[in-house]
Amino acid sequence: MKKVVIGMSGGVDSSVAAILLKQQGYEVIGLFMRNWDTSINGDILGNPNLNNEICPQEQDYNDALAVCNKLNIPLHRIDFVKEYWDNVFEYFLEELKKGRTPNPDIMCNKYIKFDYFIKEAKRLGADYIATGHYARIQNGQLLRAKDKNKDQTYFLSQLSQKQLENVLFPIGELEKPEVRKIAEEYQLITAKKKDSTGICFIGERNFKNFLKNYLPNQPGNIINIETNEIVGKHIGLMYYTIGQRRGLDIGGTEDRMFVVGKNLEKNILYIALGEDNKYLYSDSCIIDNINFNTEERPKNCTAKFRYRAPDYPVDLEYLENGEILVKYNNVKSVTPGQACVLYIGEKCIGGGIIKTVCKNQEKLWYIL
RNA sequence: GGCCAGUUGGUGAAGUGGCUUAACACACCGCCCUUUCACGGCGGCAUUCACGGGUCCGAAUCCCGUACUGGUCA
Repeated sequence: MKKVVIGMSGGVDSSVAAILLKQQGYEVIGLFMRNWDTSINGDILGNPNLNNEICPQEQDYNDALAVCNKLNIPLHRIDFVKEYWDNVFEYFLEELKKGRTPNPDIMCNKYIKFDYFIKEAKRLGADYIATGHYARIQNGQLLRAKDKNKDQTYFLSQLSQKQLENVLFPIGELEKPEVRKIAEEYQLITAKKKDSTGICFIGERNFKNFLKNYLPNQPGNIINIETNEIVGKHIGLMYYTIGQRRGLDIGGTEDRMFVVGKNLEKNILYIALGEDNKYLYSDSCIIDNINFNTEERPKNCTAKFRYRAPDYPVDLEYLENGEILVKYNNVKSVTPGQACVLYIGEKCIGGGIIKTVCKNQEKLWYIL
């Protein structure tokens, strides 16, 4: 009997994934990860759970345990608090300091879930590892989930071919409502549990307050890029991302105001009025940290520039230094630090991290 | 100092006697959406119109006074 170690988060998706694996005849072993420690990591400001009688993590563990007991599978538990901090959180903070908008969950998959976790699973004798991700693998190729609304391949785009070996995504062939239905049929405690959001393993936070625990405020001017007028004050460039509207605290304008860029040296946040303002759009970008999970190197394909954003057709130009120039028609709010994830139809072939944003073959001067 | 204009929510502002239980936009807040940050959707948000008095059945809207603010003349 083949052994599968499945990452149990305490949510519905991994619960149902475990059921499916059992049905498929695997020997299933649960492994619960704990990667964030509120007190060790100084996660105080903006933390809504400080006064809770039981912290969400322990609740998640209890839920995972209840599910495992019901399914009659063992549950192990492991701490990667230090590994998470060193590999994911430090990267996250460094990127923010540069004014970029990192995606910690992508790095969490790359370094924690599909690295440290795999090593631990192997220690437990795993032939395969599994998670409750909405994604599929066919012949070693990462594919979008059947449920296009929940597809999470965006977050898996930095995984190598090797990391995807012996990985199972049991719920990738299901729609979310089906997953919940199965959980209900088995009367799992997680059946109606709300989907988790916020940074993986950390949870929903007031982002500004959360960051104040780690990065000091650096107030500066907000400038309307079209008129050069100072229209307000920001509290630190790291708190804002390109395309953001809320949180600027500036009213009285006829149109909505969006963040279009930043100048790190001068500590300026640039904004423009109107959701279709030209300053929000670009027509190409350079991406680095390239990862492909296939041998294919297409000249054109489609790309997502943010999670849940639409797919845009793109042309790829492979640069000598290993970076890729991604050319597209006109896309709004392409943001340095975010992932550009490449798809050929259903296949998610990899991607990179957005480094420079351009228009008319020139780097946009106002975006970092 | 004289004359004139203005003072409406967090902001910009509609509204000049009953149809205003004060429009709209932006901001803000809440909910929804969402394993990043965001975007987006829905909803809430001035018992009150600088203050005091008066006219009228009825005033943010008319009159008088006070306080500010802008313009202008000397």
